[in-house]
Amino acid sequence: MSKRRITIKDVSALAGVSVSTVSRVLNASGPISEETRKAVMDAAAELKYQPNLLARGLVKNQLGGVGVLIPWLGGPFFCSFLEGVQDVIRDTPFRLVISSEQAQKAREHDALTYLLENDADGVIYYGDSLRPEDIAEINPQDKPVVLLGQPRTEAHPCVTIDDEVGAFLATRYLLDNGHRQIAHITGEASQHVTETRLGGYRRALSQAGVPFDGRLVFHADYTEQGGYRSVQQLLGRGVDFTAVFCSNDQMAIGAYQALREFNKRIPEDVSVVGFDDISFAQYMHPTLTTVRVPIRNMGSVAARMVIDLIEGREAEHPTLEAELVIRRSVKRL
Amino acid sequence: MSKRRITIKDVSALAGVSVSTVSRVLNASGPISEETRKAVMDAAAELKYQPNLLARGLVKNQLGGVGVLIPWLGGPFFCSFLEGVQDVIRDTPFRLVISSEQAQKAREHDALTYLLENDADGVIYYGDSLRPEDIAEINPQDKPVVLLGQPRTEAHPCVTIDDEVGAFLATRYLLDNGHRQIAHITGEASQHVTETRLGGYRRALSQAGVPFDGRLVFHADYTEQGGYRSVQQLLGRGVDFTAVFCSNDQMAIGAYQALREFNKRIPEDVSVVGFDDISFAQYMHPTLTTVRVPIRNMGSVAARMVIDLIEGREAEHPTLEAELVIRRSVKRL
DNA sequence: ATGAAAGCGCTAACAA
DNA sequence: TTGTTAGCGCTTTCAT
Repeated sequence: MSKRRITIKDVSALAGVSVSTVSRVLNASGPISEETRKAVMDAAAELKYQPNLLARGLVKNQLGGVGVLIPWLGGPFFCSFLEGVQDVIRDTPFRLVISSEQAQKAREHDALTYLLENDADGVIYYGDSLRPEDIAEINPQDKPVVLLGQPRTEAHPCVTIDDEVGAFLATRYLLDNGHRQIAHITGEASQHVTETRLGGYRRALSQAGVPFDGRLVFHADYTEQGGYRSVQQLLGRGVDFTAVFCSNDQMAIGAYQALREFNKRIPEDVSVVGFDDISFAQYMHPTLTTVRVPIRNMGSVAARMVIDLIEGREAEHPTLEAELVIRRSVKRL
Repeated sequence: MSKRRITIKDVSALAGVSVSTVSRVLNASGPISEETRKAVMDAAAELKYQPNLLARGLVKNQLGGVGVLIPWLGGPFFCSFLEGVQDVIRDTPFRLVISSEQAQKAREHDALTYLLENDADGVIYYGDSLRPEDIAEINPQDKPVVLLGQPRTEAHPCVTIDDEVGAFLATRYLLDNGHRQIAHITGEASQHVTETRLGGYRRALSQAGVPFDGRLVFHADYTEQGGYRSVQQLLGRGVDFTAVFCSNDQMAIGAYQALREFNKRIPEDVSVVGFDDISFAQYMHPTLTTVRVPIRNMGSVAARMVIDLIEGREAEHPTLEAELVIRRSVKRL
C-alpha cells in the first residue's frame, strides 16, 4: 500500500534526461529532438507516470476545476442542467466542483468566494441573488463567471433563455384555444424568471385584448407544494377561470393534484400549461402541454463557455429558444 | 485587476514574525505564546488571508476533495442522493467533485482512477461495474472508497439498504391484498439491485405458497421507457396478471403510461407498486404505493463515512431500512 | 517559543 | 536542443 507516487524526477532518471526536458515534452513547450521525446514518452509510459496536478497548479496558478453553483441539487431541473455540464466537462482536463446553497444569498456569497478562491478557474452560476456587482467584488482575479437565470447583459458572460417568448407562446396557445380567464402561477416577484415569464403572459393577454386581472396571478415558489396551494387559493377565491398557466412544471404537478382533489377534470374543466418540460411532464396524466427549455443543452453551452473563457478564447452570449410542446392538458373551448 | 493573492508571507511580515510561526498558529501545531498568536490572527484577519489550498495540499499530500462517482447525474434518484452528500460536505473543508459515466465499466474505471489520483482524498462510488478487486487495483494509496449498490462486505466500507426486505414487503402487501398473479419488472439480471429485489419478490411468493412464474418477470433498465415497454410486452403476452411490482419508481411511471394506453385502470384493473419513493411518486395519479428508500439520507451517511475514513476515524457499515409507503395504486381484491 | 531552511512536484526563465 | 536553477505557497524538521 501507499507506494510512493511516480514523479517527474523518476521519469527523468529513467529517460536519462533532466526534469525540465521531461516537463517540456509533456507540455509540448519548447523544442525537443524526436529521440529524446520518444525516450521520455517511453519512460513515462513504463512508469505509468501521472503528473501531480496540485504541483502543476501551484506553479501555473490554476486550480483545475470548473465550479457550478446552483440553488438546489435535488429536483429535476438542475439535475438535467448538471448533466449537460458534465457532458462537456468529461472531455476536458477540468474537474467538476459543485456547490448548492438553497438560493440563500449569504451562503451563495460565501460558496462562490470559496469556489473562486480554492476550487475553480471559472464558475457557472445559476441564480439571481448575486448580481454582477456582487460577483465582481468577490472575484478579484476576474475569473470567468457565467451567469444563468439573470437578465441578459453584454457586460457579463451569460446564457439566457427566451422566457418571455416562451410564456407568450404558452399564453397565446391558451388564448387561441378560446380561453379568456387564464390564471398564472409563478414564483417570487423578485426573481428574474418570474418577471420575464409574467411579462410574456401579460403581453399575450394584451395582444389578444384580454384585460389583465391581478386576482388570477399567484406568487408561489416553483415547488409542487407551491403550485398545489396556489390552485387551492384560486379555487377558494371564487374567480372564474378555465385555464392555469404555471411558470414551471413542478408547480403544474401540484396544480394537477389540487385540481383533482376538487374534482376538476383536466383538461375538460380546467386546462393546464407548464414551463420547462422536465422529463416527468410527458408521463403526467394527462400529459402536460408545456414550454420546452433546452435544460441539458443550457448546461453544455454554459460549460463550453466557461472553458473557452478560462482558456482565453472569446465566447458568445447565446440566447436559447424556448418552444411550445403541445400535449393533452389543454382543451379547445 | 488580478491583484496578487495574499500569502502567508504577507501575514508574517505584517505580524512581525516568521512564516513558520504563522503556519503554526493557523494550524494550531506547535506551541505559541498567546501574544504572538493574537498578533498573527489580527494580521491574517486584516489582510483577509486565505491559505492556498494547493500549496498546503502539495506538502501534506492531500487533494481536498470528496469524489462522488454515480451512474447518472440526471434522474430523480441520484439527484436526491447527491443532495444528501452535499448536505454534509457543505460543513466540511472538502470540495465536492462529481463524476458520472453512464455506468460504463471502462469509463468508470478511468474516472475513478482519475478522481483518486488528482481530485479526491476519498470517494463515494455508487455502482456495481467496479468490484472491490478492481478498485483495489486502481487505488494504490488505499484511499477510502465507500461502496453503494453492491453486495455488503465487511472487507470494504459500504452503505447498503435492505432491498431484499423492501421487495419482500412490497410483494407481500400485494399478496395480502389478494393478488396472486404479480408481474415483476426489474433491471438487468447482472445488477446487484436486480438480484436482491427479485429475491425479495420470490421469497414473498414462496412464503405465500404462490408458485413463481418466469413469464411474469421482465428485465428492463430502470427507466420510464423500460417500464413502459415491459408492460406492453406483458400485455401482449396474454398471461393473466392483476398487479405489477416495479423494481423502481421510474419504471412504475412507464408502467402507468402503458397501462393507460391499453385502457387498464389503475388500480381497478391492475395494481402497481414501485420502489424508491422518488418525489414524483406522491404526485402520480393515482399516487404510487412504493418502497421508501432513504435516498437523501444515504448520501449523507455515505459522505459522513468517507470523511470519517479520510480523517482516520473508524466507520460503521450501516444497512438502512426500506419501508413500505401505502398510497392508492393497489386495489384489494 | 520562535526562526531558518529544506522540500512537496512542477514549470519557466536563463544559460550553455 | 538541453540542463541548471529559482521559485509557486505552504508545512515541518531542526536549531536556537
